[in-house]
Amino acid sequence: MVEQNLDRIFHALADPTRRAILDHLAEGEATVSHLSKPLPLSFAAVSKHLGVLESAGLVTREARGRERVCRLNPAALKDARAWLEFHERFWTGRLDALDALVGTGTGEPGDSR
Amino acid sequence: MVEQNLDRIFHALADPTRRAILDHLAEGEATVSHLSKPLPLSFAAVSKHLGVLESAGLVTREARGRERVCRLNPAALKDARAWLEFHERFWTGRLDALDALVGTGTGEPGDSR
DNA sequence: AAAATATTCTACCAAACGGTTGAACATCAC
DNA sequence: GTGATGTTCAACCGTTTGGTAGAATATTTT
Repeated sequence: MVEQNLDRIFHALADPTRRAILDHLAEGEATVSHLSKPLPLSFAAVSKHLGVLESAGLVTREARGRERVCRLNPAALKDARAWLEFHERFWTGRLDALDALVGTGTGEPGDSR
Repeated sequence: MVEQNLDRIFHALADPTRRAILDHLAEGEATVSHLSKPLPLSFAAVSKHLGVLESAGLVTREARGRERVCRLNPAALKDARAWLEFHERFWTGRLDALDALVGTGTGEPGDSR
């Protein structure tokens, strides 16, 4: 079921700190301590955020010695992007169709939207 | 500031009930009671969900008599879709670049960041 | 006016979230 | 082994979330 995936991905993306972590990670892999350095948060808090990102599939953590190396997983964005793209297109199409109906039908200028 | 917008939009999309409401709404405008009929929720709960969607800009509510007519606002998806699209592309590009570096450069698989 | 309908508002509750702190664990350096 | 470092875990705290139920408000119907 993709639904739960979407739940987790959208939830993970809904936090600015987590988006900042993702942006940081876009410049290359990084350890947890490296990621937490520029953030006004405790170490543990960043680790928690990474847990959320990881369970959404957006980030992978790999042990390397005593460090954990975090990397992006762009594929995980695909589901979310696909959902948005489809719905944006579908909604717009629907509204256009309604507009067309209204336009050719009543021709009332004070119509909605 | 687009950041808070993204917060609200992604948060609104992170709930399956709200996504179901959006899907329902994609087939045309509907009143709150109409939307809540197929859902296993109280009336007030649906109204709350609509509040979340509305404050994210995804839905507009307009009073018509004693009813409230809800409609989609596809434009609100644009920010979120743009964020996702850009990052997916950027991340993939970055990873490709790293792959290229590793491939043509040292060739050492276990090198540090 | 009175009753029914559509919606919101106001508590209220349990669960989840985002954060902190300190203990625990694993690994590296000496 | 001892100690420092990197990370997670567990417990706690205040706030938000998602839900309920019932009162309040506005509108339509009778």
